[in-house]
Amino acid sequence: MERNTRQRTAIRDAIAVANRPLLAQEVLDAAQTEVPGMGIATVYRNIKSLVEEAVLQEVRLPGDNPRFEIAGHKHHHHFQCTQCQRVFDVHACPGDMSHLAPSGFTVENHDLTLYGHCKDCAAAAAT
Amino acid sequence: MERNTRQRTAIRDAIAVANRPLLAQEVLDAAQTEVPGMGIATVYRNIKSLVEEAVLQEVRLPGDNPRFEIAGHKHHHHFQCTQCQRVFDVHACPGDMSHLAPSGFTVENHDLTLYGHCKDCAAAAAT
DNA sequence: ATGATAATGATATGGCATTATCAATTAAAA
DNA sequence: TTTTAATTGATAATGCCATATCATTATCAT
Repeated sequence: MERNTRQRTAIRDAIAVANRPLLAQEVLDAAQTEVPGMGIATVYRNIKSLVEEAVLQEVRLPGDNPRFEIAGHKHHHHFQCTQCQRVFDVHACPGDMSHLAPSGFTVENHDLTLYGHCKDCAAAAAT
Repeated sequence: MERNTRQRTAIRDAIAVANRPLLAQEVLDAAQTEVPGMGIATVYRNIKSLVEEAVLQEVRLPGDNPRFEIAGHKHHHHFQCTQCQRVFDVHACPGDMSHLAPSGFTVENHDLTLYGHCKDCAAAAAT
C-alpha cells in the first residue's frame, strides 16, 4: 500500500472516530458512509496493511472475529455489551495477576473482558 | 445419544481425567488411547450432546476454537501457556469488576485469561 | 441369542471469514 | 496531460471447523 486512496483514508478514519474496536464488517459499514460502494475486500486489504504498519492493532474477544482499533493505546481491557454486541475500551485494570496462577506457573500477561449492558442499552432498558 | 458406547465413555473420561479444557482434536487424541480408530465426527457428536446434557461446558479463549471441560465448576478463570498452548483452570478471581466500567455501563459478568508459561514449560526453560 | 435401531467411521457437504484473481479504475510521477 | 502501475470492486477460491450422509457396526431390550 503506497498510495493514499479515498478508501484507505475512510477506513482509517472510521476506526479512529469510532473510538472502539470494530469488526471488518463494522469498518465497511462505517467507511461506506464516506465512500459508498466500497467493497469488503478493500477493507480486509487495508486493515491488513495498517496492522503491519502498526497503525492498527487487532483485538480478540472470546468467540468473536477479530476487531481492530488504533494502535498505541496503553494497557487496557474491553467491555462487550450482551445486547448490542458492541465492544468498548475499558481504561482500568485490576492490576497484577501473578498471584492467581497455580504455583510453578509464570504469568506474563492477561486479558480481561467485562460483559453487561453499555450505556445506550442500559438507558433503553430503563425506560 | 441414548446408548452407552465405548467411544462416549472414552470421550467423557478423557475430558474428566485431563482436568483442563480440551480442544475437539485434543479430546480425539486422548480418547484414541482408549478407543483406537475413533473418528473426529464421533467426538463432535458426543461433545455436542454432552454439552446439551450439561455434563460438559464450553470454554472460549480469545482467538481459539472452543474447548470443553466438565461442567459444574464454580466461577473460575483460565491460564494459557504461550509455549505449549495448553489451557488450565485458575481457581482464583480478582473479585468484583463493576467499578472498572465507564459510568452508565452495568457489569454482569467477566472473563479473565492469564498468559505465561505453565509449570512444565517453565521447568523446561529453566534447565 | 436375536432383532430393532442407535451410534460409529469415513467422508462429503455446509458455513463463514478471509484471501486471491483480474479487468477496470485511479493516484501520482513525469 | 499523459503514462505507469498500484488499488479497487466483484466474485471466485481457499481454509478451516463443524455437521450431514449413509453403509456398517454395536448396544441393549426382549
